[in-house]
Amino acid sequence: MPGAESVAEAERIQQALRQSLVLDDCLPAAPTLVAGVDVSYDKVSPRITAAAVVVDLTTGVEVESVVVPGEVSFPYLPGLLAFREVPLVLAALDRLGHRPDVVVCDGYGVAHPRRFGLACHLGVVTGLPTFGVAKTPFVGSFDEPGVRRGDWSALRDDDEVLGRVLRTQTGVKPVFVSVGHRTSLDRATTLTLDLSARYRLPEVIRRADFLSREALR
DNA sequence: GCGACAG
DNA sequence: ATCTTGTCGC
Repeated sequence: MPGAESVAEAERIQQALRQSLVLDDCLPAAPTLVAGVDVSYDKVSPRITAAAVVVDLTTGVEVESVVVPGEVSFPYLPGLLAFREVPLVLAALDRLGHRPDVVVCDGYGVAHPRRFGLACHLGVVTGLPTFGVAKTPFVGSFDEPGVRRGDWSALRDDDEVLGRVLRTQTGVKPVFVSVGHRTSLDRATTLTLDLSARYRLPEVIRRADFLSREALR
């Protein structure tokens, strides 16, 4: 699948892919393999790296990880992040020996200007259930959630619920959870908490971040 | 029209 | 994303 060559083309592709988005929950009752993906960028060159980490939720043990090198092929434009990161993330997922039950993305799903963020894009393109966990606000408004781990408030745009502002650690800044593809907001919330027993961000995202970053040098 | 704007 | 030390608190 070739990448978009212009903003107009990217937006056209985005709208087309959005037609295939599935919002029903298709996760197994007890998902076993959870993958986390992330991309790192070099400061002074077009070099980038994508990492994918798979963890067995029943044991909490990492079962596999891969890092793939590449180059930037699309500029960073809010609302079009997927066109910059998905190509290399796909390459990483392809090199995985396991087929994860769900993929956690570093960014947003439907909490997006056109309701089709990175997590939705990756989900539709791979067919895998996905959801996003972002570190900073993007679209929508929200009330500050309670200070305890597990407390959350709705991320919304008028009457539309776009996701949840979730406190994964007591007294720590919350994260923004939104659905990607074939995953419900409740499952995404539960999984995010399960994967964040110790830190603010899901373990798989942290590991993917570390691996992609170190591979850059 | 003018800013804001995931990573 | 990336640039970056010390510092406050458990």
